Amino acid sequence: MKTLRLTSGDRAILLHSRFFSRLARATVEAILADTTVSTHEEHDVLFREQERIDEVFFVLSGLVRLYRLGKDGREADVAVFQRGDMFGVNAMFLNHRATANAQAAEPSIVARVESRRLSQLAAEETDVAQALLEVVCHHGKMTEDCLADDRLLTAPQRVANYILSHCPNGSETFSFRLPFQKNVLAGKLGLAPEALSRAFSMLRPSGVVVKGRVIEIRNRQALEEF
Amino acid sequence: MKTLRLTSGDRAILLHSRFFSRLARATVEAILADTTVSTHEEHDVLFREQERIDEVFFVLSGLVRLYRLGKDGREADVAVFQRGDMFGVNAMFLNHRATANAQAAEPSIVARVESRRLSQLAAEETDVAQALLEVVCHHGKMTEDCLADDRLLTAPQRVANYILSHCPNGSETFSFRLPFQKNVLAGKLGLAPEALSRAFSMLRPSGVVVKGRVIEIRNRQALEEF
DNA sequence: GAAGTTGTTTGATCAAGGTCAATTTCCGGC
DNA sequence: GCCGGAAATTGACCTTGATCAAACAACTTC
Repeated sequence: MKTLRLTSGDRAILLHSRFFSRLARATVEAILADTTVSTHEEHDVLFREQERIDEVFFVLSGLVRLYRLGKDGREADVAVFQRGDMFGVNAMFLNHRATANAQAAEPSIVARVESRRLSQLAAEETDVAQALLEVVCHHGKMTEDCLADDRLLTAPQRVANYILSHCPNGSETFSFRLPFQKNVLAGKLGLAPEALSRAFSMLRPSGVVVKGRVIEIRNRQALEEF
Repeated sequence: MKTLRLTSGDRAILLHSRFFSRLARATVEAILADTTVSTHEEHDVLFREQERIDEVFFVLSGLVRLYRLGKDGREADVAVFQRGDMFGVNAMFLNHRATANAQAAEPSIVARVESRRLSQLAAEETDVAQALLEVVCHHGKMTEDCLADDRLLTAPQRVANYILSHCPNGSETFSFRLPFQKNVLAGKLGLAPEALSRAFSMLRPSGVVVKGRVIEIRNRQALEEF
């Protein structure tokens, strides 16, 4: 892990993020005043479950996954964060304890902000507290969506939903490129990689064609009815 | 649904809740100034997924479950709230849209606070915003715990964990009474009621004895090793 | 272009849990 | 204590997805 400073490109990414986008420029500058940047190889662990963490994190590039470990060594992803996403913020309000392990799923660059600084600013400005609440509620909704999908849907249905969530409205046919490896998508959807492959195969008759990372949909309605 | 005012007993329940317990008395009074109370029969729906809600809710007695509906009519619980618990608060920060359906799982009494009032107070006092953040992060952790448990553990393991979380530290044998019907616990653990029954049966050799709602544990260590 | 490595797909098998039905147990009212 | 209704348990069967293995495809390095 190397420690650097923010570039102007990094700043632009952060300014467009969910957390920063609604904050006044002066507030943003105050938060980012001592931000550090770290680079991580794939598989690097940023923090572990139950560990004390005193920073909040933003993905500047790459991919970070949060996962829990079972007693048998198995891992279950509970969230995946891409460029611009904030993570680790809930620890500020949970006795500074991480609720999961964080690992770079690809080579990644991560910005870190001291949570003490963020707390002080949140105590001084309600906009900061409000922005934190929005991020934390958004994360909560994502987790709740996963839980409900796991409990209500089959693997092909979950994959169909994922595909449809990436489809522009009104398009009957479309294609998009997965922003990460298929085994990362499998983890995100709570599936083994083999099960994800099988799910894509089951969707083939409904017009889904897989070409490496590119997913092509030829019949949106068939997918919606899956 | 009948609409009433808070009793002093209701106030006591609220004052001990996670949200109110850290707030100054004057702040609490300001929040509770126009609180209403509603009573609900079992199966009453308080709000539906995607519905606009302009209140936050507290359980004064009974039980409220949040659930999502599948296309086939099946339901998946995503949270269960007991006396003192706050719920529906995340909607304040998610465009006032409920993320799940809320239903009384038993005859219940629920306090309602206008979320506009709460927003104003949160904007004026950082303690209120901080208390909201703690509640929302706690809810998020509960959901993440469920997701991880579903993905990592078998049904008997989930039941064993639930039992152990209700066991006083240091007790080798103990018993407790479930605060709700077994079918509610099944929903909470993401199981069909039959699967819960089977899980209890599988735990019998590990010293778990079920007598109606009373669960008796005869060998804590066996349970921990399950 | 070849070789090696990693990621993905497919096959076979098995375990876990859902579903439906029948039976038993528990609980509340009288 | 009895009775009726609801909840819970148990049995049988089926579906889904995990696991392990083998084969194939894609990507990177030389």
